[in-house]
Formats: sequence, C-alpha cells, structure tokens
Amino acid sequence: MGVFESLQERGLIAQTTNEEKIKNLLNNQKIKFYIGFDPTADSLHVGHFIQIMIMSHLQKAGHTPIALFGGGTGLIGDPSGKTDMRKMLSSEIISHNIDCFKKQMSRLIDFSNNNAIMVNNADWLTNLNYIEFLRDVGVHFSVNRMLSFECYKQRLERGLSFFELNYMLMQSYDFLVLNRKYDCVLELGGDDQWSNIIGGVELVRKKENKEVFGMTFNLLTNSEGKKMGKTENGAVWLDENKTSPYDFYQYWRNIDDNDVIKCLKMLTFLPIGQINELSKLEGEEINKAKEILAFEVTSLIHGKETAEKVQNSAKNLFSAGTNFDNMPTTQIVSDSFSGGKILIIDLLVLANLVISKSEARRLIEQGGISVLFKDKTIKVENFDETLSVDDFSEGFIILKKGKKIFHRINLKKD
RNA sequence: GGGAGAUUUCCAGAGCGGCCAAAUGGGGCAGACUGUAAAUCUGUUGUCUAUGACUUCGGUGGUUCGAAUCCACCAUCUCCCA
Repeated sequence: MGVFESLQERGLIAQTTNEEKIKNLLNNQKIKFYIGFDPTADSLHVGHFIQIMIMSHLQKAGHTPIALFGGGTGLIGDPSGKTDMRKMLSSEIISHNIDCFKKQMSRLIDFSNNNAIMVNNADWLTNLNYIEFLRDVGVHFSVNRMLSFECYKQRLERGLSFFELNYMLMQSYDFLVLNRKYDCVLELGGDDQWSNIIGGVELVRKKENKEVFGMTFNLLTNSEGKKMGKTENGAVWLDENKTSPYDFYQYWRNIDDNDVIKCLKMLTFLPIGQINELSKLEGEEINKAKEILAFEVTSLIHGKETAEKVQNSAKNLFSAGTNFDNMPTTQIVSDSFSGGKILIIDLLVLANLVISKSEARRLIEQGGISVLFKDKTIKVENFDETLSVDDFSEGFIILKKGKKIFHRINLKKD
C-alpha cells in the first residue's frame, strides 16, 4: 500500500486536483511538495499539527517537504473563510514567530541534509515590483472567477478590501517561485486553502506550461463540525509555555467520544490496524482509546519522557493517588504571606486559575474549589479562608478547580 | 464628491434621559448526574478593601440635578447616488 492510500485511510485527504496522477507521484516517485504556514502567532497550535503530520508521513515515504513561512503574505493575512480582516502584523513580530515555528517543527520533521527545506516568502515578495507583478501574474487572474469562490462569499457580504484580494495572487506566486527554484510540484494545505491552491496550480501551468498539483486535507473538526483545538483560553498550543504538557495531555484525554478515532488516525502514527481495534471499544472502555490518544499526541509534541510523566500524574490524580509531579505549578515565597497566612482567593489569582478575585469568590460560592494538603482534601466554603505557612509543611499544596483542573503551589523555602 | 445609517459587556443583539453593570440567545465557568465523555437540569458570567463603592456602552468635548440614551466634532464601518 502506498503512502497516498495510507493518508486516505487515515481520513486526511479532502480534495485533489488529479487523484490518479497525485497517487502515482506520491507512491512511485520522489518529489518536493510545500505547505504554507502563516506566522500569525508565536507558537504553532493544534490546527497546524495536522499539516506537520502530513509532512512527516510524506517525508518518511521519501519525499522532500518545503515548509513555507508566510513572512510576506503574513503582512496581508489570508481572508479565506474569515469573517473579518485580520490584524496586520509588523515584520519584527512575524520574524520572531517564524523562529518559534521553526523550532517546534524541527521536532517532527527532519531538516538535516536538505531532507526538508524551509523558506520564507518575504524573500521574494517584499521586493516585487508592482507593475511587473501585475503584468506577470495579475493578468492571469480573473476577478469574476475569484469572486465566485466560496472562500470570498462570506467576505463579500461584509466587505473585502483590494489589499486582501491580493492574497490569492501572492500565494499562487509562491508556488510559481518554488516550482522554478526547487522543482516543487505539489502544494498542500487545509481544505480552506483549496481556492488559493488552485490559483497556484493554474498559474504555474500558464507561466511554465507545466502540470503541477494541489491537494487539501480535512480540517480537524469535532463531531459538531467546529474546529478543534480551541478552548476558552484560545488555541491549544504546541509550545509548552503557552499550553503546559499536562493541559495538553488533558485536552486529548477529555476529548469527545465521537472524535477519538478520527484523532488517532489523523494525529498519531499508530498503525491503522491498531486504531481499528480501538474503534471497537464501547461505553466506559472508550477511555482506553482516549488515554492512548493523549499519550501518543503528547509524546509526539513534548517527547515520550514528558508524556509518561504527565500521564502518570494525571492517572494518580484521578485515582486519588499522591503523585503531584508534572502538573502546572506556581512558585510562591513566604513574603506572600501576611501574619503567616495567605487567602485562598489570592492563591487562586496567583496561580492564574481565575482572572479576578470576583471569579474566585464566585467559584467558592458554588463549591468549585478544594485544597489538597497533608493528605487531606478540604472544600473551600468561605471567601476568607486562609492557608498558613504550616499547611505547606510538605513544601506544596494542590488547588483544585472544578473536577479536573489541578494546580500545584510550591512554597519556596528561604 | 453628495446622501442615509451604524458603532453596546467574550460573540450575536435589546436598550432611546433616572427603575442600566445594562434584556435575551450563544459561548464560558461551577454544581447535580456520569466514564476525566456526551446529553440534560440548576446556578453564574465588569472590578474591588463587597448588602456598598468604583470603572464600562467607538473617541473627545458639551447640555442636564442625572447620559449607553440628547448635542457638536473626530474615527471606523455599511449602504445609496455620482
């Protein structure tokens, strides 16, 4: 079975410009392909993860990934499927973000010996001559046709600026440049990129008289069709400082029953046979599949060792054990105490478990806060409850918010 | 260039001089029930030194005892006519 079929089996492929030819290309040849990343944040998130998995699958099959960072297009922002115009980012921020992306990506993609290539489209986009670009590239795009694309429909109702309309031309131009420079013949992207990708495929055909290809992947959506990887705090990040490995693990551990198998297929390298076995689980048993999913994904991103630690501490916590390692932790010093005491409300704020004292009070009022220390669990019932230095005799206590959120507070000895 | 309208708390969207920290829905959070799931029900959802005080309704000034609500100017957006 070729790599194409294996991607298909995992439910990754959404659309292709020419299925037969792409299948042949991927199964029988060694090609260069590219995926673009918009450097809009200083960390990759779960939405990007799927793209990286695909790069990795294809790299393992002997192809060469080109990771294209949108240092130039990022200055515009992709309007596809968005309801509002994106914030324009400064070029300093963008290059910082690109650095962060590179670091994270290197964990899963082998960039040594030109096994994979990184490029930044700012290198060729920022110095474009406007007139030349219009004559070279602009003539090949029909505005009528562009406006008929699904991705612009929503924007037409609310307003689409000329500035943004150009995004498609620039992305298409990227493909042309990569084709000329690296002989890149395949552009990949999320399914929302379909029209941009077609633009590139057509442009290369018109300019170079060559046939190149495009293929899109299913976006990671949950059973309700919403994009996954979003929480109330924003995205689930791959950066351990933005989403701790513990929270990252818990995100997958708490995933909806209906999404487990899909995620196992799309986000892990587990053999498809094993996944099919897991899909037979029912009822409470599904938790086993969730554990495997959480472990596999966490170890891909944060390393096996971290994944094991985090898994252990999660297991222990939920089975009333005593292993409090590897959960999000806040250090405090004895100066935080006044008269040897500290308000629990203040601790909640210090640990960032709540954004305000009002929220802390609300939680206490509704019985959502408990404290674990010295092997006891105490439900906090009053706003003015305090902990004393003595309660930290083991060096730490655990705050529990709701049923699933644990946070360790360490008292630094002076 | 001319004309009409909009801008409200995370989002959508009421409010049209005091009863407004601001209806309702969504989302979030917590509780009950559970399998660290879903569904359902209940509570909650600006801040604080907290039965009160303070800061919010695009921005800046003004009218008024009192403004999200009225006026002026500015900004942004939508629409109509050129």
